[in-house]
Amino acid sequence: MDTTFPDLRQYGGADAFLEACKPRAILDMLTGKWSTLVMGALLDGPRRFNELRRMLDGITQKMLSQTLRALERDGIVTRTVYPTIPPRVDYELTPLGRSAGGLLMAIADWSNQHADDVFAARRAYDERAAEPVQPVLPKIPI
Amino acid sequence: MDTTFPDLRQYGGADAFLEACKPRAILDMLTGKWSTLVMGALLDGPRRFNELRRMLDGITQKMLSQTLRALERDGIVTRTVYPTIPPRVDYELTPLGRSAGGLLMAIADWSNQHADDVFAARRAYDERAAEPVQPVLPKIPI
DNA sequence: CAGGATCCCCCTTGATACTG
DNA sequence: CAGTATCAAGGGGGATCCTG
Repeated sequence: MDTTFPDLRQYGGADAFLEACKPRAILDMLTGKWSTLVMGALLDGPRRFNELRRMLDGITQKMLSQTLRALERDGIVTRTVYPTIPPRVDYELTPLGRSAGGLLMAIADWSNQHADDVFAARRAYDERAAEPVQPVLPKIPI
Repeated sequence: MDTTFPDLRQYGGADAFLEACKPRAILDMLTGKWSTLVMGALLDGPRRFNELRRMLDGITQKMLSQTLRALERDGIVTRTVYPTIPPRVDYELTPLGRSAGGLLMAIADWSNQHADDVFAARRAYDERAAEPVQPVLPKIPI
């Protein structure tokens, strides 16, 4: 095995990402279609509900409030209600949320470095799949 | 805004994770229920199909072959067919795949450091939700 | 303004059976 | 051994309507 890359086995290999384990839960937390976008929208500071809705063009109220509730539950954002009329609610990243932003940064970093490779591999694979079927090799008896 | 954490805005904030953008595609690639497990199972070297199936207890043939095909398409694993009888197929991580393993490592790292905070926040939130409803504050006219 | 409640659809996952 | 094909189920996500 080449040693160009760090030995990941210290993290437990496949076991490190079993459904019941923590990295899986974290991955699921970041995985929602909108979670990353909401966190990204909060990087500059607190935002109000409809402010977020405008920033995340295309999100529905349901998904926005659902995503915000999940992030609040996970300690990623705080929800501050001002008992004014009309009501005002601010959402803001917690320190933990900003730390999670660092994780997103790592993903974006990796993506900047390797996404093109992935897409190139994808194109190559799809082209190969479009080619005519290769003739069957003569069977070699054991 | 505190500067304890790196400024993520250089990555484009929410825009950096829009559906059409690359980090989103990479996240989706890692996100599949079995992708991380398969990659983890391949860290030690090449594996055969049924070998992986045994390692990933609970995975169905369908999901395993589906996951492997997706990873092959993305250039994460290679598929090597030996035209013997019975047939033998080896799957192995590519350099790109091992690099992606580094990304998983970053996630596992963050998880080791912060997952407990997330779970604690989650418990606290759920307990608050179980409490009796707070009395409604008297409305303060504008 | 900030959501809650509903209905619905599609896509992923799973179970089962069959094949080269 | 290494898959593919088919069918059934469940949940995430979206559209819409309603409320304090």
